[in-house]
Amino acid sequence: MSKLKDQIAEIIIKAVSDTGYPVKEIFLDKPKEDKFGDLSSNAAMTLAKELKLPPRKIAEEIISRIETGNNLITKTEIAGAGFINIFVSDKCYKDELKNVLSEGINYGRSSIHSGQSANLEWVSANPTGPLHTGHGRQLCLGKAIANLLEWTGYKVTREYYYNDAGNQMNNLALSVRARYMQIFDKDFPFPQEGYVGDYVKIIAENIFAAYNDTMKDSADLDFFKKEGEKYTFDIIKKTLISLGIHHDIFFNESSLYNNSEIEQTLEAFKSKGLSYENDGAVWLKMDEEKGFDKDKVLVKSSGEPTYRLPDIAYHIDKIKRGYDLIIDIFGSDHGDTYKEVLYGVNALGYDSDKIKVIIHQMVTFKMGNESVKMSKRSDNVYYLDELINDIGADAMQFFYVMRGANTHLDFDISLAKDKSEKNPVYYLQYAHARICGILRNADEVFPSYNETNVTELNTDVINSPEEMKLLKVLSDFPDEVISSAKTFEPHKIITYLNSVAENFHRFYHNNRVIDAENKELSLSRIHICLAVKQILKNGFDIIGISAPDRM
RNA sequence: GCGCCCGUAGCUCAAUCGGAUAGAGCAACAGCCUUCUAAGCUGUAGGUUACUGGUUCGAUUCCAGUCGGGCGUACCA
Repeated sequence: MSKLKDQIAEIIIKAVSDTGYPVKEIFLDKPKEDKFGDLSSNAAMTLAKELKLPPRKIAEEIISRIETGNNLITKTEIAGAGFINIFVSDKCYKDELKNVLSEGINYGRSSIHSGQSANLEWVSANPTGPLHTGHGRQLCLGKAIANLLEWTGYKVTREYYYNDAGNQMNNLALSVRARYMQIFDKDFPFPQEGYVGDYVKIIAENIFAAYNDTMKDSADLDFFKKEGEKYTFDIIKKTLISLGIHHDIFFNESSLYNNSEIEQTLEAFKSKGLSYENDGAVWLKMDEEKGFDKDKVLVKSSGEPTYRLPDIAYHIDKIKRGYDLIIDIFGSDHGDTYKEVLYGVNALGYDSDKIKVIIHQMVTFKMGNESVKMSKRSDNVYYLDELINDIGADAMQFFYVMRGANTHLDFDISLAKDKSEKNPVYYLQYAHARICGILRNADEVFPSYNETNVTELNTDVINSPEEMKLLKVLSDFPDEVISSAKTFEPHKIITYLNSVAENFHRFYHNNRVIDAENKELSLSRIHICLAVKQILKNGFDIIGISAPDRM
């Protein structure tokens, strides 16, 4: 429908220029209320300020130069403080219905970024344990955002960054070894900061099964690390697969050491005078004017880099790969640190404008009114696999994505689990299932309905208010995808799909679809159903949930 | 203390670039199944958009301050 919008914007621009007033960009809004028409412009109001003329007078001069009564615009009106309201002819929407049907699975895709490439890096959990519900929001957001990018034409590379060498992995190695040793000696000490999850015991038992006691008292931490990594990564990947998440690249931090990019990055800081040594550590000079209160360590006095240095090198690596857009998704606990990384990237002369960091706020879980507490120390962890098992992948995906990322999310597990009308997932899926039911019925009554040539479909019989309203909502889909993709906010798709479902259910209640006595009307309504089904399906694909045929 | 984010109906949240009477779902109340799925529909009620100022034709949106919450503030990631 954006074509229509562009057309009308042009008509207004022409009308404004005919008045002799200065022409500016014209913004067209969709008014919230139907009585204000289909599109609305505040052009007269913005001009009023500059020209010091009453906005309604300007609006009048503009609309007197807009032709109405044609196939495009039926009526124009001035309302309120000086809004120009435009009423679009039903024919436009009926034509758009045919577009939905003929474009099918591609309806809503746009080419605004075609020829461009994007890299989305997310999940990026180190292989120290299974994914848990704390990772969930990022997982589901990233999945939907990657889809959104593809729908606007980007070629998307999905990337997972991990580090199998650092502190965390040593900790895992020590934990695995301790559990292994405890098989022989119950009192063998477990590391203070060790990973207490049961999976560590399973890893130890697997080692015992394969190697018996041959690794007993072994000082080979690397062995335990590798065993731990292998097992953990396997279950992480299994979880990702069960959610339909696929990564094209698993980027190991250690490769940045092997190809000496970390060394080069460090050298670059030194040679530019951006770093200095103190207390045996290498410090990055931070700019107070950019809001940093103190300098940060790049290399610890132990000689090990902090996470900062490889992260900077990694982002430079991604920039060098030539992506047009680079996206990171982090939880709000990384809200400050990514700024340091971007600062470092910039300081070395790389353009960080292409890097877009999406920060999502934390999630709190509750069961009805009771909050669910989680702590890693006590292994009171709610693993993602458990959550999927409890509520299903669809409900999980939906709940994690249904709210804006930048607001705290209250995840009500008992609501997500609820198989009733209370559960918001079902409102959408039910609409889809309901349509499938109607179509099964149509197969019986009008078995040849799907042989209809869409372009020749008789849309003259479509005229009930529910039908027209539904067609209008359907035609918004392409714009919704674009605006959702622009701000990387998949929850907007859910908000939109809700209005599709709402208007479909209303249509269903007031308009009998299958009427054996009236084939022409039935056919047109069946095709409305097909279009709704298509848009629901396309929307579900973006947010990453399934489209059930029956419920 | 300082930095980032948030504060909207009883609850969970929407609200386009600063636009018109701030919208949904749940919960509450009142209706609708001999007709394609009642996981649905219709109606009622529910608001000083945390508070105080400012900017302007117009502020939930922008600015300043206050209060409240989350996350940071490591030679952890």
